[in-house]
Amino acid sequence: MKSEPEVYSIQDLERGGREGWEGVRNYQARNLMRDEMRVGDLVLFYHSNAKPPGVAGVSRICREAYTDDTQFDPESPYYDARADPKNPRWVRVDVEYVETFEDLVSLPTLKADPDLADMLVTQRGSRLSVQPVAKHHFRHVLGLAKAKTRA
DNA sequence: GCCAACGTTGGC
DNA sequence: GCCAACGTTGGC
Repeated sequence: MKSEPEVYSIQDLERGGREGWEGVRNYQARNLMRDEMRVGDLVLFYHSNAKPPGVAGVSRICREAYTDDTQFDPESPYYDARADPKNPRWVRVDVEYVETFEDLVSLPTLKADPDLADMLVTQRGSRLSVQPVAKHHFRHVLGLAKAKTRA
C-alpha cells in the first residue's frame, strides 16, 4: 500500500498504532481491498513521492473492508459527490503497525534486484496505490530490509 | 461503445 | 517542473 509520507507515513502509523486506510478512489485498488485483504494479511508500507520512494516498513490488516465515509463528507478532500449513501462505492480497511525498517528499501534498490524484476511496483508506470504482492516478493523485500539492518 | 480530452499519479 | 502512464469523463 502506498502513501505519501507527507500525508501519512509509517511513523504516523507507529505513533497511532492503527489507522483507517481512507481515500482510495480507484476501482482496481478498491476491489483489491474489498476482495483480497483479510485480517492478519501483512502489508508492505510504501512511501511514494518521497526522496527516495520505497518500502518503509510493514503493517497488517486488522479490519476488513467497510464503508469509507469520507466519500460523503463535502469537507473531505476525498469527497465524492456521486457516491450514494444507500450504495457506497468506496471502502477502507484498517491497518495496524508492525515494524519500521531501519533503512527504507528504496525503489532503485527494488528495481536493481533481478529477483524483483516482475514485482508490480518495479514496473514502469506502476501507479496503482494498492497492489498485490507475491509471497516470494514479500519475503525477498523483508530479506533486503534485514540485510540492511544487520549492516 | 468509441475515443479524444482531460485529470491525476508519481518517478525522475 | 516535466512528462509518461493511465484512469475517467462525456460527446457522439
